[in-house]
Amino acid sequence: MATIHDVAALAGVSASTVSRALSGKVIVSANTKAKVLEAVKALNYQPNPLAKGLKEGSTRTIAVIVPNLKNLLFPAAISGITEVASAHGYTIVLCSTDEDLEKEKADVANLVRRKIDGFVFFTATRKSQHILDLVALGHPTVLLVRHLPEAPVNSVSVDNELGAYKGTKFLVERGYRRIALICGDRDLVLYRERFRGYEKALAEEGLPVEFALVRWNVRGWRQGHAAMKELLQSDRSAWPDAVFASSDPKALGIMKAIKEAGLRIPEDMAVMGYDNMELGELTEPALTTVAQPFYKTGVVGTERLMRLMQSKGDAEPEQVKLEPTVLIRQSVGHV
Amino acid sequence: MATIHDVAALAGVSASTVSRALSGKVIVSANTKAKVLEAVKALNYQPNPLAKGLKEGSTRTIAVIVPNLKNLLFPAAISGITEVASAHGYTIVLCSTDEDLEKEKADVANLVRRKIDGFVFFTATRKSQHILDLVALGHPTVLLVRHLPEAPVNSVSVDNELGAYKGTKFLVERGYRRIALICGDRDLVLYRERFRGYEKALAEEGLPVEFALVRWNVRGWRQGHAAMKELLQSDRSAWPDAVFASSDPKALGIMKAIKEAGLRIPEDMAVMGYDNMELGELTEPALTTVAQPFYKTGVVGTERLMRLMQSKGDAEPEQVKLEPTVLIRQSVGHV
DNA sequence: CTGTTAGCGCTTTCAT
DNA sequence: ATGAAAGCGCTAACAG
Repeated sequence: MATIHDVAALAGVSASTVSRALSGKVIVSANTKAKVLEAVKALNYQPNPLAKGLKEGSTRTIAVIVPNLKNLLFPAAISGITEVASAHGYTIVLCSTDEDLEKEKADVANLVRRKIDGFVFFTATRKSQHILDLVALGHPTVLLVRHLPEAPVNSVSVDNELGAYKGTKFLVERGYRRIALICGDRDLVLYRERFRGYEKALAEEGLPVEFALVRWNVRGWRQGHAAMKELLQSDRSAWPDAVFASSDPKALGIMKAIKEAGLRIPEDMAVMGYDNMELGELTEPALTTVAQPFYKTGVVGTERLMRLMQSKGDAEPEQVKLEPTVLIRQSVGHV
Repeated sequence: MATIHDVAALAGVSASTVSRALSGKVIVSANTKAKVLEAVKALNYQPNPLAKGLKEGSTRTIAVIVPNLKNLLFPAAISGITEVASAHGYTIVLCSTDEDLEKEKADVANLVRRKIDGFVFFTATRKSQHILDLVALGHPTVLLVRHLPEAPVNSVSVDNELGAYKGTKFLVERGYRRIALICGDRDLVLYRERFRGYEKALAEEGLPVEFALVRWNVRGWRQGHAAMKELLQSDRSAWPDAVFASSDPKALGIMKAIKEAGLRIPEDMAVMGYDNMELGELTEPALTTVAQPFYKTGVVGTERLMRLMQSKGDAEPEQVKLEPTVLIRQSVGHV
């Protein structure tokens, strides 16, 4: 592997001249620049990023920290991140933490030592003190999807309150009155916000939030299935006429439970999902759901990060919210 | 951030002694070692990986190259990789290529410059000359899932021929005689091997391969759906009594088409999938499928890689095949 | 505009 | 057993 000295020797100049010719930040005579470029090509010279990183304390690399890779939202957003990062000449290192906070802290410490220039977290929770520390130390950071409303950290998320509001509103406008909410982890801001949107839409129509129709901490399709089965064990008069799931897998589990009870969707009970995963279109009936612009989240967040890394941390934190939309398919009808 | 010199100063020794005390490879007096360790703790010293990497030409990092993150097999295998890599003190950098060969080549070149110690590829195809080059240059490399049978490269894959053989055999034993195969990209060794397993199982029973019942280059649930619809347009007498899909999403699309045609599964037509994705259990009826040990693939492959990196490339390449199993659920009955 | 020098933080001879 | 010195490959003063 050729070094900068090999290039310098071949071009008949000093190493620093090569460095300058290549950086473009300093003026070099057109003549020598041409010679250098020629030598670079001849030797197929490629700068050693480790040496550069050691010298400069930066590596043109950003880290993306995700809780897992099972949820399709991450790949979607990661595509957006990759898109922007590549365009700016940045490399990405991806860390999947498996929802393990200690592992995440260790990973981040490791990344800092490796002079990673910027951080994108999908894992923010109220327990994420290490992220706040990172920000306080001046490391450019942006939060995606999950955000920390109180903290002075840049974030790009999809407006959860608005999404749940739109979804609930849609159900109400279609004539549904007893709308159940099968919701995720109450510890996550995201789900609390969705609850607020649900509440707000009901309130606008003068409908009460019936706590018997709200289920918290339901994860994945199995628990969705179980929660719905339980709901259907109550007296028929207490049943909802529509069920809003806070994620598509839950919605699928719910649909399964409804069908198993011998009920028709949407005639007997409507189902609305959240997330728009690919297979939602394949179910019988196809799932009406709240779609979120995850790719765009990745793009917008990474653009923000690029600006942060340039402006060396003076910019005011910004909390961007993108707008979700209701994707109308067949699992919601008209009353 | 404390450097080795800070530690040396505090411990009252030279930097080289600190280096030695920490490496463990050289004998240091118990006394000085204790002093060094104390200073390390006091300053919370952590070696700079860039400096270390620059000096040693290695970074205790392995790269994992995947074609995408949408297929759940990757997360499963990546968990296995992470498990083993962490246990050995290795960091992982994950590259998603989006199936773009040029991007992959560029990424790999970049990783080599960064002194990545080992490579795990999920992306091997007959066009992967860059992988062979990498191996020829002595970079420890292992191929996962997709392999190159002819090339002298370590690989761990799941036996595709055996999986398809087992699946087809199962259908035959249940009494099915006209078994369609909806298969993936013919360019991928993986699918050609599955075809061979299908062929072999049929041959053993003296059944012919009917080419009208075999479809190639079908990708994703939509194309599976379309392919099945087309198949059902033929004369009823030409219909299969069972359909073997080379992936679960395809199987779901196929089930949808069968149901849309007013047929019952498995009474009128059986469906067998391949991959065992999580949602397969949720379909109506639950999908019988060939399950592959992807987590184990990651574990075994990474253990192999660890050995390769230690033995500096002398070991003979090994092509390991893991065994898939038929997961019996409801989409296949008895004739 | 360009060469010389020093140094990023670490390991590894070579002495002692 | 330990210290001094050199060098991994690069960039950024500092001279000229």
